[in-house]
Amino acid sequence: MAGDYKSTLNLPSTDFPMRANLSEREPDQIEAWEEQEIYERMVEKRRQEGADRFVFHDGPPYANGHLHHGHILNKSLKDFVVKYQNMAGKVCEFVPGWDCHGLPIEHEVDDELGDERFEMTTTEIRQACREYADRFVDIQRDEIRRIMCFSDWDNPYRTMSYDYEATIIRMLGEFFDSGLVYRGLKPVHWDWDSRTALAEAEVDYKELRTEHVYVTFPFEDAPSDLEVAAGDRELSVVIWTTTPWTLPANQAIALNPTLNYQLVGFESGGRDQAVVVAEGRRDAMFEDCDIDEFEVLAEFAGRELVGELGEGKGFAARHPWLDRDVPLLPAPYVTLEQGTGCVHTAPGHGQEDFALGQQFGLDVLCPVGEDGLFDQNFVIETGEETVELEGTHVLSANGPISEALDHWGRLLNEPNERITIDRYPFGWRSKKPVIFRATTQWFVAMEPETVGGDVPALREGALDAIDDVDWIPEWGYDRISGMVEARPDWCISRQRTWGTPITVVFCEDCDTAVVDGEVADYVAERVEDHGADIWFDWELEDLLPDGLECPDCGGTDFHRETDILDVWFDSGVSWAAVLEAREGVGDTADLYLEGSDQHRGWFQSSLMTGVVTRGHAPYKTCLTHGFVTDEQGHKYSKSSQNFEPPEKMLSEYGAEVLRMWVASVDFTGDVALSSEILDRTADAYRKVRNTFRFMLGNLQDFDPAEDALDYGELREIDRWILHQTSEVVGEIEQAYEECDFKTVYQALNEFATVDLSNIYMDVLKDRLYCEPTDSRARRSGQTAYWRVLSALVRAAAPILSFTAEEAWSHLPHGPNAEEDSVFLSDFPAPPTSWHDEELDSRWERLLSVRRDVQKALEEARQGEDGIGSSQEAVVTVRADGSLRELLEDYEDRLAELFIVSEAVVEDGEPAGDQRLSVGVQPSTAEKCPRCWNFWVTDEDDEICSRCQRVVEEA
RNA sequence: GGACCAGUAGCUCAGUUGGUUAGAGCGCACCCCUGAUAAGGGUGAGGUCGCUAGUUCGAGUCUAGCCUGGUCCA
Repeated sequence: MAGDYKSTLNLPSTDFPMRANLSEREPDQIEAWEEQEIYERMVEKRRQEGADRFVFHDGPPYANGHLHHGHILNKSLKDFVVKYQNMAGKVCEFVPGWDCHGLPIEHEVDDELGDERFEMTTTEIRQACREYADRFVDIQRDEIRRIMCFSDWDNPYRTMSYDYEATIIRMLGEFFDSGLVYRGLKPVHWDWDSRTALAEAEVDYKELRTEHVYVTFPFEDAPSDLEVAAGDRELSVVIWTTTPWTLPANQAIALNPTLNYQLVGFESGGRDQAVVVAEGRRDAMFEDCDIDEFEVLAEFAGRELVGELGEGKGFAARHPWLDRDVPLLPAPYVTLEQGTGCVHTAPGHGQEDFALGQQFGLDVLCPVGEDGLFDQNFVIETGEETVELEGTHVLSANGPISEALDHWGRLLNEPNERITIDRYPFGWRSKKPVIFRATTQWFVAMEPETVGGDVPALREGALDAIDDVDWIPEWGYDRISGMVEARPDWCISRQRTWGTPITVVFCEDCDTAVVDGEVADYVAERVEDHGADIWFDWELEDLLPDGLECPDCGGTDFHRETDILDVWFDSGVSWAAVLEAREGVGDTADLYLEGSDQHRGWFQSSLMTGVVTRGHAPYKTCLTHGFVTDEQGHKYSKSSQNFEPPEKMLSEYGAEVLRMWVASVDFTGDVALSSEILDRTADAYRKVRNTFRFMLGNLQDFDPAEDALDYGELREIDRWILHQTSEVVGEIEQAYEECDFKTVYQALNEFATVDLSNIYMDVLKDRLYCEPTDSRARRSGQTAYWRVLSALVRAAAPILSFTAEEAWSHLPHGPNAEEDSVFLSDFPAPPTSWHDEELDSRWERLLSVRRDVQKALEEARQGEDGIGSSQEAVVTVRADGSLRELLEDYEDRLAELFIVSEAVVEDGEPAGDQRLSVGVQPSTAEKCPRCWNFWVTDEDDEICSRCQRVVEEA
């Protein structure tokens, strides 16, 4: 029976398992890589070759919490780059980093410590933070290793390590010397109960019921046509506020130049009034103030009072009770959502107010102490009584102020009237309503005018530096330019514990701040050995250079600044701490690769530090990716549980499939992740894996040294697949160069599926199985398999690291290529001889005929005396012109290509007006039990003559 | 509310300077094979190109507005 002949065939056989069992086997592979130091050897190999560097710098994730989907995306992309660049012949080291200082860790530690923290010193709390960060660096490091990233895992950079802290302080010193650092006031969320500044993350928004007032500010200087329109009425601008206590700090009134305003006349408090109000808020205001009758006296655009944006001040009003002129200023943020379209502006008590104030040089007045009590006296005399505000809590001052305004006839609504505010900030620990209060902070000036003297123009310099960077995708340029153009001065100080100290001291005698790079360097030298804690621990004399004198009064007694640096400064100097100080590779990376949120974050802080200290950006290219969303494009949310956790995905699919997913998507926008998506990715993975496996199975008896044929000896279809391989490898290489990994994925997938599985490997089965083991026909096919697989495995390795390494270990290697890891091999470079355009165009036509034949075979399968296997069929083709010539040239190879028992090119015209017609008949011959072709024509023969020959020769 | 980005088959992606019936792979359906077998081959069905206007002889592609989602601000 047929079974007898199976043993005479060369059927594929390999230990390379069909099922990858990724989640179980990946950890072993990771361990093997690390034991054999493959990453280190990969880089070292290139270094010894004297290869060019590709300087790639890791942006530090925050050392808090576990691996999430965004890390998988970011770190996988980076790993593709590291592996590709090294395989492609560059020295590309990768030092992983972590951002370790900062509020989130301080909060976590506060929670862990509980009340204990009140008995601890600054240094003890900092030590607890340090331990916490250390713990999470280890946790995240292990979790990132699990996704098979190559990296200098034993020597990561951490922004809290002593040498890093020293670099931060040295860089701060360079900032000091640049002259751009200054001390100024800035309103922050202030918790008067705990007497501390709060970060945005430390406030909760809740409802608050509070007084609100409509207040008229009489004109000091009004346009004459308004005066005419007002006639005898009292002419004023009306503002609305829910924080009457901020009125003593009022410095301006903001109007939107593009909105329409009106002068309306009415009677209130027994007086004839003419007030300016936005047309779109007029009716709402009169309703609030219970005024039924009014007349419109004039209409005009806001710009009539305030000019255009970017121009100078407009007309002026008077403060309702203080001796102060209040300019009218243009502001784009004024809307018709609430209020009067004329916005009370107190730079000491609001962030927009502050920004506007900076723009127009207003005083930042803040008459409020850290306990929330007025610390300046504003006497409110109403004739009947005198209220002194000094010592009054600001939140208790609302009532008296509104009553006084009413008494003076400056209030349009009822005194003490209250409304509910939906979102008012409360301290998350104190649960008390917080206030905005101007506090002293350290800034970096974006404009030289802010600090005066001979200092660089930071904003201009940064914008120039942005021009020199390659932004991918291109809109990154617009995004960061827009942000840098509009950003306020960089506030680098925080009133916190866990961070790098701002190494400034103040003169005890005259309170002058010593902002000096030499002092910073002196401190940094000691921090290098002892850590930044010494700023809080050591005696000041041990921290300062001998003989330090106050530059102003010559005093020698100082006290130290206790503010710490914004953590963006920490990570913003990573290029100096890692590239420059540690690796000695200069101050500019070839590539930064981070999420698009970093246009405001790390890209920008690094840009600032680079521009201030080196005059250029610390990167040549900035590549951004989007965020991970669910299938509907929604972001991850804890409450809706729209994601499987990473560890579950890892155990279900394996890191390899997740990496393949990362490679498959267009990461320049947001990327969707779901179980269907991963199922499809796993399908694609299996296809590639089985393609590798099938080729390996057919190479089991192939020794390249003995059996490989020269290119010129190869069969034509074998040369065709080499041509295809050189094309696809070229496409893939180009795609890697551009970090266009989805093209790598698509090309790899389609090549494995179509060119290899559907066509080449199917056609080659007969030759590899049935021809003599050592025949040139068979060795030709094996040579092609070997070449193709070797190239493909290496081209896939940066992404499919596990599978490529596994396949590499099963692949027979030539005498000169005994690398023990695919990552020590070179990225494939197909010889130019493989490229044969002419051959390809012939075969493209033949393959198109093959598709028509397959359609005809399918019809025959559905027909009455239907065939099953294509080998049961005999195919006849008719064609015209050049196609006919081609088919005649290849007639003896058409059966092989179509995988049928016989193919004949018939004389005559094709049916109808087609270029080609195909006929299919069942073969009249018998099936050969060895090769399954219907080739047995002699009743006496058991097997076909080809197989007889093969079996006899064996 | 502002700046920037995205939206093409169930999924992941192509779609050149506007130009015939919008492509690929996967998945799906049906069929074949059982010598790649928790594999392999073949055929086929799937699309109001987010929506609405407009420019044009002609729009997935250009313009405006809107919707949905995202990032960063406010």
